[in-house]
Amino acid sequence: MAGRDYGQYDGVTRALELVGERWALLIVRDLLVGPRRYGELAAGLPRIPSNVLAARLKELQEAGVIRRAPRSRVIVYELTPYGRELEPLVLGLGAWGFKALGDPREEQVVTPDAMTIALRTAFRAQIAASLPATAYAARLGPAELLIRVDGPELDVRRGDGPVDLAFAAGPGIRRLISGELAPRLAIESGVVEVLRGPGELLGRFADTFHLAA
Amino acid sequence: MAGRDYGQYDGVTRALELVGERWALLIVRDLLVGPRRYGELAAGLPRIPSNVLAARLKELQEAGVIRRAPRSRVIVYELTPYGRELEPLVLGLGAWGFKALGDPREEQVVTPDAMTIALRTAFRAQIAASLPATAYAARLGPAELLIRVDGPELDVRRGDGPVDLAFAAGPGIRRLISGELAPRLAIESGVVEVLRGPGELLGRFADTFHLAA
DNA sequence: CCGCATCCCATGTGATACTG
DNA sequence: CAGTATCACATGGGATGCGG
Repeated sequence: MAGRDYGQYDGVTRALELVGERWALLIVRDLLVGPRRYGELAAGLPRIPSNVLAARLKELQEAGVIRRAPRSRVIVYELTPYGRELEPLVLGLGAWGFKALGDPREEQVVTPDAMTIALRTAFRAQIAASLPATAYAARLGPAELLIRVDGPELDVRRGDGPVDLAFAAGPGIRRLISGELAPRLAIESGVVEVLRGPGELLGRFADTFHLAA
Repeated sequence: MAGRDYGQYDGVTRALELVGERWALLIVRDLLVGPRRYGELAAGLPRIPSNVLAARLKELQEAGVIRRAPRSRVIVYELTPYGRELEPLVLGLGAWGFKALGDPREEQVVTPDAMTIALRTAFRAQIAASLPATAYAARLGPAELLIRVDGPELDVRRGDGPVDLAFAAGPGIRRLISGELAPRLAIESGVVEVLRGPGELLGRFADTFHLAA
């Protein structure tokens, strides 16, 4: 059984019993990006103790949120359909928490999966639909992401490749996403460093990915 | 400071730092119904230890989610605008958890605030808009609720009063809301007991409040 | 009496070490 | 690589105390 119960009978309480334990929703967040092996999850959650990761994986399985799947000799964890229904909730949490994001503390880490979800959170499909298909390569701290926008579709994966615009940015990119910092200024101030391609495309990026602060 | 941090820099993590601690979202849930005094919160969360309630209230304040407000000699806690932005998330959690709600265990309690939020979760405004304004009095376990639906507007408050339909129900009402149990059968089987008014109105109720299972 | 604070103990968490 | 085992410690749970 998952987390200790609250002694109440209602949907919110039930949900918290299933995914309200510490670390649980961060595991779900990473699995929303794709199936992951135990070690990959551990790498994406650097500060989770291995025993807690093992416990959560067990609980989430019993809750019907994730499942162990054998994939050609290795085990991966993946969301069940019921677990995947958490996507709008996780994205909503991300949008809500984004507004309270200050500057990163020294100890804080940026992981590829977290950034992928952040991009999905900020993605404005209806805006993107009216823009030309564009591919970006973004180096966000230690995360290298290949971002392809095609109409209202978004595809984010790890790695680099041939793209229309490649750029690197630190945490200051938050202010670009929130609209506090104009694309031009982001480049001029060095918050965003254009590696390849025309810098003007950063404007399109900022139009495509936006979250109010 | 709120809960211990996870060492990551992203919106989901930030959100969980602010409202991810045990009991925190249940406090938010109850405050979504209206401002509450300390004792009212404690009554609505029967199993929360007083020290934990006090700690959470302090943390949620520092997180900017709630605020203490003096109301004519007494202190009430209420959501800040930022805290109120959690409403869709809490309702979403409720809808998600509803699907995993089995039958209540012996120890589990039903509180008025939790039921109020459950009704908001299940409310279908667009359906209600096409139905005549209706008032219901529902006795759900120990919770007595006065439910007024007027077009796309829903108002739920405690107490009884003059209504079109008054009924009492046990936890079996879950199956009415999920559509597993037809209104007629609910009455015939005794799951719902009509106290006043025409039983046919229970059909309208079931149309207005619905959550897929 | 309401709004907490204190105390004590059970349990969950965190860091590290260890094993199949 | 994929977990288990161990142990110190922080937090949660329950009862009780107490000042305004």
